[in-house]
Amino acid sequence: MKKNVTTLLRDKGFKVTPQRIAIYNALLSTKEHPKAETIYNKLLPLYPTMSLATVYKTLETLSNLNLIQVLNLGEDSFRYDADMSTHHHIRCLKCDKVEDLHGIDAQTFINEVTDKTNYTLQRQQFYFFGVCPNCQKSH
Amino acid sequence: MKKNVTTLLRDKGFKVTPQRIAIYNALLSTKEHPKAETIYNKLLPLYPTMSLATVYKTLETLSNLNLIQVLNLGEDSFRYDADMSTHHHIRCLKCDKVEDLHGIDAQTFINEVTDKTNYTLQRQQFYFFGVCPNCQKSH
DNA sequence: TCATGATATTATAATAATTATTAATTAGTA
DNA sequence: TACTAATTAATAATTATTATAATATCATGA
Repeated sequence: MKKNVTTLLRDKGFKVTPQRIAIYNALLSTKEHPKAETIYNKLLPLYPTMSLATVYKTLETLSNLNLIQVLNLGEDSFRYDADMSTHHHIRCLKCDKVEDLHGIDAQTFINEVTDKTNYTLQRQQFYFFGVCPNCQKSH
Repeated sequence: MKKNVTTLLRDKGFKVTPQRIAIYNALLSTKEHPKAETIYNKLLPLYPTMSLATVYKTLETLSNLNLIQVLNLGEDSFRYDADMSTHHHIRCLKCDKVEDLHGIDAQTFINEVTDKTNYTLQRQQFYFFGVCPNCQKSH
């Protein structure tokens, strides 16, 4: 059974605050892999007193709780994703949008790495770069 | 036949300077995937007048020439690698060192992505995270 | 070989993302 | 409802990276 943020925060001894809920929900409700600043701007109308530092701190907390993942696709800032199901990411080199790649199986690949290293593997991150259909047309 | 940096720079209309050669060689001669600052510090004794901005600019130039690749492993700064052969990277979550993963075939995985997206794929980057043998012992 | 001009480097300032600090606020418990 | 520790907000500080402008240097052709 899946626990919600509220329960998870509380179970770990973290306080449940409107800011935390709002930031997590903002991430849950988008597929855009926003940056901290983007989340901040999106929430600002509803939470006019919220500080950007709170966004950063909350994102760190949520990441530590494995509720969200942090992405770095070679940009100047990090992106965040509340989708914790197994999936990978692709960034368009023209418009810089980041999309999910679902339903692609990397298990064989991962197993090969597990077999060939003496590391205890904890996680992995696969990034693809190319030009999206939209940008292909618009050239 | 493989061209060296000097020829490649000259062919593309870039000037061949001691700084560029030094930075490229520094990268060629290490497996440590250093950051810009690390390269700078390493070269400082031999090139005392060199500026950190030159390191950054040179790394950008070399990257544009496809002579080096830029890595982002979720850290606060980028790492650089002059090994352009097909390989992947693994970072130890304890000591933060980054090692190469050679001889692991991702082609099937990549083909799957090519088939399932409408992107024109240009490149990809696979990062693994775990604990290295050394850090496992030392716990 | 040397002068020329374009490019590169240096030094420094500027920018931008992120983190640290601290006082005020608030969630959760007694 | 009152208390206390955790959290937030406001702001300053830090750090990686980029931009600017003056000087220096590479590479071409006379």
